[in-house]
Amino acid sequence: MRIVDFADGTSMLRAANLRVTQPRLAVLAEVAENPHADVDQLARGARTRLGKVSTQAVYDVLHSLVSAGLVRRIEPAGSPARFEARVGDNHHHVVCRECGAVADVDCATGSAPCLDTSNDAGYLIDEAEVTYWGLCPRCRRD
Amino acid sequence: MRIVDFADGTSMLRAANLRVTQPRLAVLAEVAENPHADVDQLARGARTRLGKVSTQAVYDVLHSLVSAGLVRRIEPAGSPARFEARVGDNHHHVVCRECGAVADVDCATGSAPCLDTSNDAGYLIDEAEVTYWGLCPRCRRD
DNA sequence: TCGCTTATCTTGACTCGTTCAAGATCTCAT
DNA sequence: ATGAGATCTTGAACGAGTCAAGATAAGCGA
Repeated sequence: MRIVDFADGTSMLRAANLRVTQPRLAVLAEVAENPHADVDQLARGARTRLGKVSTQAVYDVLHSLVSAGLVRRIEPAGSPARFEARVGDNHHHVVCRECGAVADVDCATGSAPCLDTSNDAGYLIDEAEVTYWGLCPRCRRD
Repeated sequence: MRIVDFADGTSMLRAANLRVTQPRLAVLAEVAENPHADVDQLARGARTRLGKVSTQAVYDVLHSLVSAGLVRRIEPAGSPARFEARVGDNHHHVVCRECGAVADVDCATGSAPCLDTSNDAGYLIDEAEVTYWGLCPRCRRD
């Protein structure tokens, strides 16, 4: 499990061969502080840090971070894309059917869950993504 | 495993307490014949059957069919919604990273795969959805 | 079989999340 | 310090899906 070191977004970017810019530092910090936030929330957060950033820049930054492997993108059905800084491990997500809240779930069966399919339809599989659906503690009550 | 009986979409609809209409019969048949098709393909298919159906009707029909449990909706990240008539069993999907092709995968671990999470974050989980990512036989070659 | 009620379908506008494109600006290697 | 090129800004555009109002037709009861 790898946790982002806020204090040093700069070195993370450098290590990934990405130019160090204000938008990138801000978005990186926001993603780390707000797991599973969507673009809108991240953009707002980045704006409170910097005063002003274009929405497009936030999209661009997120693309860079994702393809550099610093950030992971998830997209549960019916929800806009969400981002998290927890990368490199094989954890999954629970999504609330009511409110859309997302939480992390460690995989019970190890690091490559359900990856041995008897019938893989001839596909060369490299990832198994598990999404659990249900009710979050809050919506469960109502 | 339950397979749609085309010849008798009518009785399926009746059994589900849905009015039997031309658009519904057409879409139902299309979904059964084209597993994992998206709205666009289904609408086109329905049109070759009926001559003319509004896109909105296709959306409405699919909503009805899905909430009646006659059709299942899946939505892999980055793809429009897709529909299939295979319902009632717990099978999963492989999605090709290149071309987006989708295939069925029977779950290796039985009917409720990976459903025992050690840490469920307090959620009341009722479904575990597994999506495998990789390359389809075709894209694998290129 | 005929109406009547109401679910369903048509049409057309509109939203949301995201991408595209062109030019301005900033990073950082030299 | 400077130039090349990556990154950001602005503004238009797109695809998937929804909303809303009125027209149509399914299927109930008579």
